[in-house]
Amino acid sequence: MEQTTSEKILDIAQSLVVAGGYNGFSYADISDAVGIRKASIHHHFPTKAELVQVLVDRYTQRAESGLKSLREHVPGPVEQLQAYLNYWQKCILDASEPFCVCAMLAAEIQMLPEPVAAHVRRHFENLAAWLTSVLKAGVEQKLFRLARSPEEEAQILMASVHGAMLSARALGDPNLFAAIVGPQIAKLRA
Amino acid sequence: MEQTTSEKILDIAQSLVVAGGYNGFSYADISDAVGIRKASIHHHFPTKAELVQVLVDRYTQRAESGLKSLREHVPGPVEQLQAYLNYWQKCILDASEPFCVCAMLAAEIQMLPEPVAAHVRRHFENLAAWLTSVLKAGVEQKLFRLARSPEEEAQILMASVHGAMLSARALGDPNLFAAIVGPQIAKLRA
DNA sequence: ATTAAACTACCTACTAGTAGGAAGATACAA
DNA sequence: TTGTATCTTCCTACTAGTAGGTAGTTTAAT
Repeated sequence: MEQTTSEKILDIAQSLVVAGGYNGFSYADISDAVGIRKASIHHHFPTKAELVQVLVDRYTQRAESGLKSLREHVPGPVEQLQAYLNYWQKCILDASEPFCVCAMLAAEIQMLPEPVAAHVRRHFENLAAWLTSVLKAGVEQKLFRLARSPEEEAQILMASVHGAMLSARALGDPNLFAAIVGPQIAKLRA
Repeated sequence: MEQTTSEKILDIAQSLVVAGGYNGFSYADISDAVGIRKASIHHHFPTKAELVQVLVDRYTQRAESGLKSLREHVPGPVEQLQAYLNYWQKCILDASEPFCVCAMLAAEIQMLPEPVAAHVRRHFENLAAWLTSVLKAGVEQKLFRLARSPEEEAQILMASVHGAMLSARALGDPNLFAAIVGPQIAKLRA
């Protein structure tokens, strides 16, 4: 076996959350997709809240280590930012992950179990912090010229990314993501 | 009577959709809030799909006439744009409508009944068209200087608005909306 | 012998939706 | 003006199906 049942469950659950949010899927849906009985899923994840909590935790950890390795292995701030956006562009174009799990859950954050909501909030904070640090580095190297503080520009950029995902989804046009986000980074260049 | 039962149902349903999306509420929730039996709601709206369809239709019509009257009654393009953003800023700050109904539904558009999805899509198109026409007028009057075409800048602006709503909600900070969207219009000024 | 992981079978609560009837208002003809 | 038919709105009572979750058992590997 190359993938544990728990991982299969989490993968399926994640794609279901991306498609329809917290209330958009059931244990029965996972059961069908994984090929396991409903009760067996409860063996791995006693409650739905716990399942989604683990799912979001895994997601944020992966995101954080992914962003960290971009900062370490990609040469300059401009390229780091571009690599981040390329990642999403690819995910959206090939429909492998057409929406951010945390963005989806953020929309319904009022209805989420508190621990899940807290994880979602933290992902937004982490992403904003990462963008801020990349922008700061870019300013120091005179690669970016910002109209506002790095913190503000990071918030603007993050909002653009999420908004672009939403527009691409709403209008059924995957290319819209790059069309929206591309010009936004161009505007930051010195 | 100053508000019909149907309108009450639609109002409640709308606030429930804004809070938790299509799958985030039930007829029982509406029943509790309106003070009417579940079956009576089915008298006014036979199915949930029809209810949400009417709800979205009402929403898009109101939005369209609201935007239209902004163009007619507010002096210049800059002020029209600002008035649109002020409207949302107010809705978010006083929590009267902390998220756009169609943005919420767009996130789960894959799971929506087709007629509802079509209405949501059209709202995005209408809003983009309105923003485009405002930007065009602003360029003609030399009030805006755009880096890209009005169509592209309109898409960017719309995405910023939706992304800003999401960030404000995710981070629980209503002021974040204006902090994100404000600088975006400033950048368009000539 | 233990333990993890799967199963069958079930529970309660809730889902959207239906059937049929009661109360009241409106219309209209005798 | 009364009787009656109709329409609207809401009700009680119900259905079939699905939700998340539990109890107890089998299977199989350690």
